[in-house]
Amino acid sequence: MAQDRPRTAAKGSARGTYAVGDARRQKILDTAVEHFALWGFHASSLARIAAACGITQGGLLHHFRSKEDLLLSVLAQSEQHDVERLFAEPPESVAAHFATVVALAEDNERRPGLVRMFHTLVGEAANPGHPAHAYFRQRYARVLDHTVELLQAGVARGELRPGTDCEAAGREILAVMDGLQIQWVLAPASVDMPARLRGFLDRLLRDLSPA
Amino acid sequence: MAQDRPRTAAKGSARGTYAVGDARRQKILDTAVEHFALWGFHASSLARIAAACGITQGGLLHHFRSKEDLLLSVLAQSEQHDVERLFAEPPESVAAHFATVVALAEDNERRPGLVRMFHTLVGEAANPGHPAHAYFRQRYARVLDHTVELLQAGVARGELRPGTDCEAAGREILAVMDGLQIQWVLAPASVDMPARLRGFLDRLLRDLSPA
DNA sequence: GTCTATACTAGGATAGAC
DNA sequence: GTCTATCCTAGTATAGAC
Repeated sequence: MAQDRPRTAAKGSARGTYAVGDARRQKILDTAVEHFALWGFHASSLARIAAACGITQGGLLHHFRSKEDLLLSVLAQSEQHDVERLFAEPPESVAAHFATVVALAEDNERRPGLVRMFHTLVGEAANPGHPAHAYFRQRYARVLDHTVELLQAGVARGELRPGTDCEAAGREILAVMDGLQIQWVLAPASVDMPARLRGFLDRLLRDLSPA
Repeated sequence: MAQDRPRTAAKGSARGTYAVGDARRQKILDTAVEHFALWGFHASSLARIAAACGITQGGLLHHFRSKEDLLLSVLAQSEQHDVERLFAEPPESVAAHFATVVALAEDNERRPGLVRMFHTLVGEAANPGHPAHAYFRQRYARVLDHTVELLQAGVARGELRPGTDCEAAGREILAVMDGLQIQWVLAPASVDMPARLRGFLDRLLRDLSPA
């Protein structure tokens, strides 16, 4: 579990209920992203993460009571970036939502660390005993549900053909996003994620549109 | 590198250049697949793999000179299953090739261990320092090349629309396969991989067919 | 071919000083 | 809040006996 400080309380204002002294805490989180991205959870080492922050392992464990706590804190923070963007505003149309998805892929190209981290962790987390297993199961279920709901709303509005299999389409969309990320992580220069995604989504929308 | 024994020589015949005594070696390989599937490479332990085979770590290292050797041997063996099937016969048509891809997904549903292993390892192997990094880069490049060639042949035969972006289509197909596997590994009961894949490929073929 | 024993390295977590 | 010191566990690989 993440440390229980009144952090989220001071959302909007620059001066909140907590002092700015947690720059160190944030630095640890950022460094952890880099390390988890490169080595995953198991092969990452608290001592190395700490050293990269200029402190010792003992110092790090003052901020996060265990390695697992650090991992879950990292995931909780990173979630906001992705999910808040997709979940925030109910889009006006399916096309608008697809545009958001492409924009997210463009974002991702600019932060390879996060993409690599999720790619690496989702591999490890396939094991039910992995500390992030539950997180990833929930994350996938939630993103899928949300996508399916948006597609169903599109059907209701007449943008999509009646009888569209929204779950199938939603799973396809998630699959293409993830699959392209794999290819991109293995060979970044050779994959244009946003372009491929846009191509796929445009075709999908055309295919699902009423005749 | 894999151990250098004259193994591939005795391909067709039941009695080859080597005795059948390597049942132990095969058992180690099979056990390693299970372990790599659950824990990946780093978190797997030679001692536990050995114990699951009824021998000690020292005994295991008689067959494979290092943990890395074991991993690469496992990958080399598993490759045959997947790739020989896809690469063997040049298909008569794009539709025939797509049917083979769906059949491969059906196979995969029956051997969750291999799917989980590849899923887990491809995550870890994102790190250039990982012993399987080169293997996965090559594997992806080769499968993509092969797919693109088949699609181009389809264009040449007039099955697909002239001007088709075969690389884009090939990457989409790989992405959907991989992405569905992620969803399946996280929640096997809720994903029908072959059905989703067939749906996608049917639509793709329809979209790419000449008007 | 398999065993036991051991050398070596490394990681997570705790305790207590400053 | 950070450090040093320490405990404990675990893993790879080697050497040599049987």
